[in-house]
Order: sequence, then C-alpha cells, then structure tokens
Amino acid sequence: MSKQFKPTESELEILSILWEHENATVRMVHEVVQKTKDVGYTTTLKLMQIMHEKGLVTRNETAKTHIYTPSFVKEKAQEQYVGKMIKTLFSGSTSQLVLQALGKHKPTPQDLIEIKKLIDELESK
Amino acid sequence: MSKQFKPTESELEILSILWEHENATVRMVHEVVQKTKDVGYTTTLKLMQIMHEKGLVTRNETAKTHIYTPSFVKEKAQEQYVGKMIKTLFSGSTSQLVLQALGKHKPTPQDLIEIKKLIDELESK
DNA sequence: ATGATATTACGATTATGTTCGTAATTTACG
DNA sequence: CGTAAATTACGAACATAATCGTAATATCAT
Repeated sequence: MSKQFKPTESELEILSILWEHENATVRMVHEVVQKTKDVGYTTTLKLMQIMHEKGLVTRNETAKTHIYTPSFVKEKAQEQYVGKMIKTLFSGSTSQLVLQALGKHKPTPQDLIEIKKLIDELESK
Repeated sequence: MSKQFKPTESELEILSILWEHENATVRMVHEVVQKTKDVGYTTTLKLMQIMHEKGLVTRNETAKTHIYTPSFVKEKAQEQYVGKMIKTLFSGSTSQLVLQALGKHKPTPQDLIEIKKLIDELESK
C-alpha cells in the first residue's frame, strides 16, 4: 500500500492553494486564505510549518522567504478521497457516486461527451 | 441554505452503520466498529450520545436499551460531501470527478449502461 | 427476590488541531 | 550604515475530538 497522507481540513485548503499555483510563499497562501477566513498571518505560517514537519510539503529555504511546494500531486489526493467516499458513503458502488454527481452537478455538454468516450473505452475491454 | 451538518470522521462511520441498518443499538454499532477499530464499548456509547446532543441522530428511549436512528438520509450526506469535494479537489468540475472515479474504480458493465442512460437523459434537455 | 449481566450517564484524561503573541533574523532602502 | 518592514521560529493558550473508567440503573434468569 502506498503511503497514507491525511491532511486536516485547514491543511487541505492550503494544499489546494499550492496546487493551484504550483508553489507559493506563506504570504501568497495567506492572501488567498484570508478571503474566506479571518485569521492572522502567523496562523497560516504555523500551519505550513507543521505541514512541512509532516512532509505534506517541501520548501526551498535558499532565500529568507521560503517557497513551499506540495509533496504530492493533486491526483493522489483526489484518488484517496474519492476512494474513501465510495467506500463509506456509497457502499462501494462507483456508479452510485457518478449518478449522484451527475444528477446534482450537471457538467457541460462538452464534458458529457468526454465521459461517454471514457465509458466506451472501458466497455471495449 | 439548508441546515449544515458536519460529523467528525468517527461520527460519519457510525452514521454509515446506522444507514446500513435503518437504526441500531449501541451494541450493534459497536460490534461493527470493533471489526476495524480497537476501542471500548463506552467510547462508542459516548460518541453516539454526543451525536444525539448534536442532533445527528434521534433515539427511542422507551426501553432501557436505546435505539438510535440517523436524523438525515444518506443522500443528504452524499450530496454535501460530493459537492464539497468537487469544489475543493476538482476545481468545480464535475466531469473531472467522474472521470477520476470511473478511471480508478471501474464499475460493472451493467452500471456503465445505467450511467450512459443518465447521460443521454441529461443531453436531451 | 436476588445476584449476575448489560446499559446508560458522566466526568476526567489524553490526543489532535487551531490560533496567536513575541522575539529573533533577514532584507530593503534611504 | 542603520532603521523600518517582512519573515521565520517557537511556545503557549485554547478548542475540539476521542477514549475510557466508574457508578448508577435496569433487566434477566434462576
């Protein structure tokens, strides 16, 4: 089994910001965080330091202002969370998840075509 | 906006057991929990009591042995978690979630047909 | 009835996560 | 150079979650 990583909710928020920007400084992350949460700069800093200790992120310390980079690609988190959700909320049924998602959050016609294409591929095997 | 409910991880596990059985006693829930976690009976009890305080479950106290019932249907939790996940991990793209799910957790041919049917319905509108 | 067993209630402890203040350090620039 | 501003490090306080022990209460079988 591949290494588990289990960010807290705050940590996941920071990770998603990092994924968005490839990498970022505490200042940049904090700027984004502040839009939705009212917390101090040092709070964001501390969180990112802890994430560094945990290995959730790496950082370049060459300059005084460190640059943080996520240790895992977004896809790994997606895979883990989707898997867990299928298991605990959909009794292991992927199709149930897909039906729920498509039913409640309709994608564009373009997207639907793409999904159908993938299904055809899956069926042909 | 409809009422938020935000169970902790342990609480969600208990809820999923309750959904599975419609309703259940602490003993029954604990039996299932024990299969994956090594915790004492009173821990499960306490959790369920807290869930009761929070309104996550209701309980029938007629008999000494209380019977617990989830306050929300499973679908509500599914909707909430799927929505949140699309937003935070898939940049708001439902199709990305669907592609990820189908790619990593292949459903049965039967299921695929059902999904295609839903897509056709969505497209015809 | 009464003793054994199961269940609940509840407080206390521990673990984990979040927040922030303060001091030390570095950088920028007048 | 020397002061202001930004950044980091770090400890402490606070909040939330999880765990369990113990006592009170109810049930059941003999």
